Amino acid sequence: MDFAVLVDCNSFYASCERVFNPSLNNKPVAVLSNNDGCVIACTKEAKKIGIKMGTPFFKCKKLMEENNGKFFSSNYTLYGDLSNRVMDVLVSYPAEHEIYSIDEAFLLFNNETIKSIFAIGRDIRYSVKRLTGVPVSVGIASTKTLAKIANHIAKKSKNGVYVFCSQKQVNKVMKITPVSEVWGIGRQYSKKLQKNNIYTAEDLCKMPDTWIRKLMTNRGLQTVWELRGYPCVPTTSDRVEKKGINTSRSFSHLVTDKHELYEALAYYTTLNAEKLRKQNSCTQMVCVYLSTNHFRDGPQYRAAHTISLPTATAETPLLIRAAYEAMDKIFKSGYSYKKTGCLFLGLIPEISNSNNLFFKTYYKSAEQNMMKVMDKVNEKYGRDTLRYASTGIKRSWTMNRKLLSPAYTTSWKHIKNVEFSEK
DNA sequence: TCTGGGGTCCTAGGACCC
DNA sequence: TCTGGGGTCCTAGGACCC
Repeated sequence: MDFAVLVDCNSFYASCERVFNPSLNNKPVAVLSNNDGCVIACTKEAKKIGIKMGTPFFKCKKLMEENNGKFFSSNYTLYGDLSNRVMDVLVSYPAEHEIYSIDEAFLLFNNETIKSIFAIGRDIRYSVKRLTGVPVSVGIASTKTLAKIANHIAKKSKNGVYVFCSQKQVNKVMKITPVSEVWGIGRQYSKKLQKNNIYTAEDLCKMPDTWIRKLMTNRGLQTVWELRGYPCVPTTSDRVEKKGINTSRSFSHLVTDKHELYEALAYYTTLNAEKLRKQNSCTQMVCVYLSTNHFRDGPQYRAAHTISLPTATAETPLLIRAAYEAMDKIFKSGYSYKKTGCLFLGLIPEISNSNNLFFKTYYKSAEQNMMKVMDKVNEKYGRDTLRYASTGIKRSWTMNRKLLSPAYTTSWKHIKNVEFSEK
């Protein structure tokens, strides 16, 4: 039989914090979003005391303190590195691999028996934990959507592995799975379905295809077919290049000064351009947006503007200039701004951009070599070793990360000290 | 005081073409 | 009274995911 195996790290960000800090084991741990805004990951101990995903930090700070738990700012350097290690273990298995997100991956196995696939699931769980320190759960079924459901069950089970062994077993689970818990069915669709008296995965499967397609488009129909046991969600791991590249951050405080705003924008554009060059693309459009804080009373304003470039490029200075031009179109003084961002659209491969007679091609330019040097230096010696003056020196707008843990695995300065004492 | 960020896919409808 | 039909391309907006 063929099987879809979903490996999902347990409360990944929080587990990463535990890997190098075992004193956190069995205690509530939660990780916060940028600017220490709200909870984006929490361990089961944290859930137990009533901490929920998405809750603002200031609303649950006290609860955590009372229960001897700990919060962390998000440390993407650490999580990214541990994610790579987990994925390295997973791709060593003889299967088709699809790395789906920072903390989960599908492995597709052919010609296995229930017994052999169960053994593989247990081995995966054991190996990942031993080699990386990260706990994972494994859900196994005939389709990815069912594997997701299996994974939910595995998360709650003792040995962390769950296999759908028979159609009878699938039916039993579908009866008690709320439709809102099905992968691919979010809040809006759940509401619509409930209005039509569809509450469980089983209810949904019984509906006719035409009706499902009308309500939830072809994607929704795909989901239902997967629930019925026919694999039809395609593998996406061969898609490497992104279609759009975006960088935006909320500020640590409200920004009214035009100079500060432009400085932040230049910085986000620089980060965007680095991502662009990393995938060997050029961009044809630069879109800039900004907004005030919609959680607050007071005058609100949000706007966006897109500039089409005369020739596609990946040169940071040109992109900063375009971003400024876009910002000039939308900036209004008198407002307190919370956020700005920069989005590149219409990405094309670097090499194909050589057919414009009127401009020097990006591909051959000396500027490109300079970009390469900058990227290399910054990669080796750390971000911002070489930087543009327009991105600011003091950067008073940068986000708050007051509870940041060390970058244990990627910086010599932060490496963990272990002391032995003789007894 | 304090409420994240970065993606994907699909569809309807308008503009335009012959 | 009567006003074609069949395409393509683009964009905005809505849904989803982690």
